[in-house]
Amino acid sequence: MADETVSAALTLKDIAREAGVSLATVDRVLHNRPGVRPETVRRVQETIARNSFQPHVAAAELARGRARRFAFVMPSGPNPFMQQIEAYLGEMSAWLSARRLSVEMVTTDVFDPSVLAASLETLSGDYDGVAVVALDHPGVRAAINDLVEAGTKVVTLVSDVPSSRRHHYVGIDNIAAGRTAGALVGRLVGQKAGKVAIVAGSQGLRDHAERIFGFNQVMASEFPDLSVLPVLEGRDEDARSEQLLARLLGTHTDIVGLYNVGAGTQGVASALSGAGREKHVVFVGHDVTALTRRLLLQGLMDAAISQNPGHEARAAVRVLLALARGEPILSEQDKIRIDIVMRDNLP
Amino acid sequence: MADETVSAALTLKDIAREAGVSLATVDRVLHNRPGVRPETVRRVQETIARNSFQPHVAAAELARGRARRFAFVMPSGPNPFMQQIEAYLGEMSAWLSARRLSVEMVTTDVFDPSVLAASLETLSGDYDGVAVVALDHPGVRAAINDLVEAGTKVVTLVSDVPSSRRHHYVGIDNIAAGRTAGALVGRLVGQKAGKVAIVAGSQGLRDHAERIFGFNQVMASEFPDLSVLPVLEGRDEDARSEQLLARLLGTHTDIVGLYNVGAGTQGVASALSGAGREKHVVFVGHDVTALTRRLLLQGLMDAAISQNPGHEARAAVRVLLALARGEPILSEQDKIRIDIVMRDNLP
DNA sequence: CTGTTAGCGCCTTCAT
DNA sequence: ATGAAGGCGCTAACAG
Repeated sequence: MADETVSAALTLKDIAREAGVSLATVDRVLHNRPGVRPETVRRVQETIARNSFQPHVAAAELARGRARRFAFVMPSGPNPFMQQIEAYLGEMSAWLSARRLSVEMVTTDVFDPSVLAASLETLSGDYDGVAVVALDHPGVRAAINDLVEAGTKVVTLVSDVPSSRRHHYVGIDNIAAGRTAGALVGRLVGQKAGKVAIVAGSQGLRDHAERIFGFNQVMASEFPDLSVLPVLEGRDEDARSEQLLARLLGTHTDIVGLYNVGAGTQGVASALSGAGREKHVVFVGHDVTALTRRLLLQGLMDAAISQNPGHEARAAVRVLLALARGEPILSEQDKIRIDIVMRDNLP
Repeated sequence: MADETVSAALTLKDIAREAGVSLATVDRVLHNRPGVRPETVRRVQETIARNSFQPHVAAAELARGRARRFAFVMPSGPNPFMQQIEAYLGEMSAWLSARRLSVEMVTTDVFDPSVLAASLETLSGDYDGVAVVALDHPGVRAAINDLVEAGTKVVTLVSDVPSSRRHHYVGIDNIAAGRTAGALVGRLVGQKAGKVAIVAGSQGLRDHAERIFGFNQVMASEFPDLSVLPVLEGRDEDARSEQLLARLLGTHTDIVGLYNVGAGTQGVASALSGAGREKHVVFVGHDVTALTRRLLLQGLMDAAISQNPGHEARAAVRVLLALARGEPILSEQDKIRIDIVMRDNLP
């Protein structure tokens, strides 16, 4: 009961005393609230900086009282990736409620810009933060900006809208993912020359467009013996993807590589095996579902680039929380790694 | 000012009232503290469960008062991976102090079991949690168990000691990493038959041993045309690795693949180019340093499997904190992804 | 074995 | 423009 040399962390009160003001004033300065003389602001800020004072987040959280509400705006319809995000948010429920956070799922037609924009407008005022899987479109951009304007923290998820004023993007680097796919297709094809097919959902989807861009970059610069055919747009539907690819495989008998940018994997696989070309085409895709898993094990698919829905859900929540608290975003907090899955390292 | 239908989250007080006991008793039950009649325990637990009550972490944190102290026990000497972990902990310092957490670095000779064990024993009682890059050895195992016994939370980092009573392992799945390396070497070699060399630091290092195990699994089952040569142990030193590999390349002129399991990358690369075999050998390694980057760009190295020091540091801190608080570990909290880096997707 | 009580550090009215 | 005071939900003495 002597050794009090261990300096306990400073508190607001210490700063207040040292700056010769009251608790309330320090709090005002800390949060840039109005009603403090510039001179006082300076003095307090100086004291805070000099002591490198960090307010105790737990105390702040407790004192606020109110819970924080977040919304996840996701595509309606049966998308396994989105379902996993939702499932993971469920796993987090105890974690969330222990922090007095709530997250609600809002499903909408994210492929129709006006519907998506309308959904976003609906949310204004009701939530502290919104994570949205968005289409990059002027109407959506405007809706996002309105939310930001209203003080809601906005994070784009999976697919970015960089021209909007969203606070943050959580998801993989899609250009890097496309480049990775290109490198895999090129290297796994080996010395052979021939054509390469690309099946995407739509080039209007920014994530798809970016992946294709990266893929083409690598093809052009590293694999001159491979020529890339025009992109097929299968709208992420199996039937359409299969039909388009089947026709292409019929026309071009020298296709040696195939990049499936989005969903519709079943259709793509069917076209490939339907044409009997599965042994001669290197097939690289994206999602890792039970289907992909089977295709990899069968050797029909050669590699899949995957995101991790759990990581993305978690990162989105963390980033929204940090933004709501006014904390800086740590560089590693939201970096989503690109995973390559092959037959031999299936998780 | 009417709509009070929004059910505010329950508090200890609510549970106490509903169970007909006092705050203190609920708290005792919540933390399995002794001194409560079994019958009462049951009743309180039942009330907690029925309301799925979650104590507010922020309030708990605030009421505890004392800060938490963590230690990272890391290898001494210039290891870039470890330096990055340390750098990242520096980046987190504001985050840490806002939560009244402190983490201290303790460097020691992790390759000498008795020194490492002694270092660990030193820590007992001083820390709430310890993250350790450990050698899997009986003495170390005992030291870890003593720490656990003393109530310290222990997390193994990068390399596990599964037979100890450590609470958690944070790091990549090294067997999966080895399998991935095997799949890459096998696929990138293509149709050629030949031999494959492995250079490791030491098979006594558990992470290295596990990677080699995974690598051999895939080689044996998937690539019968490739035969794996006995493992070279370069002790993670450039000179020794170079010397051993140079001799091997001299003896076996039909080496078509090379797996570098640990460090010593410079030596391995030198041996390869010194023998003029760089164009004919598929070279897959692990760390991603500036050197690896250059080797990849030069095409001397074909792929590198990487961990992310920032992710690992962050995960270790989060897991230690969760353990110290008695929270469950979320499945995604500590899963470290394996990253594959090639020339075309260098970060 | 159980209850009472005084804070933890900050935020938020409400006065001045 | 600034200060005083109460309370957020929990923990930890201390009383009984």
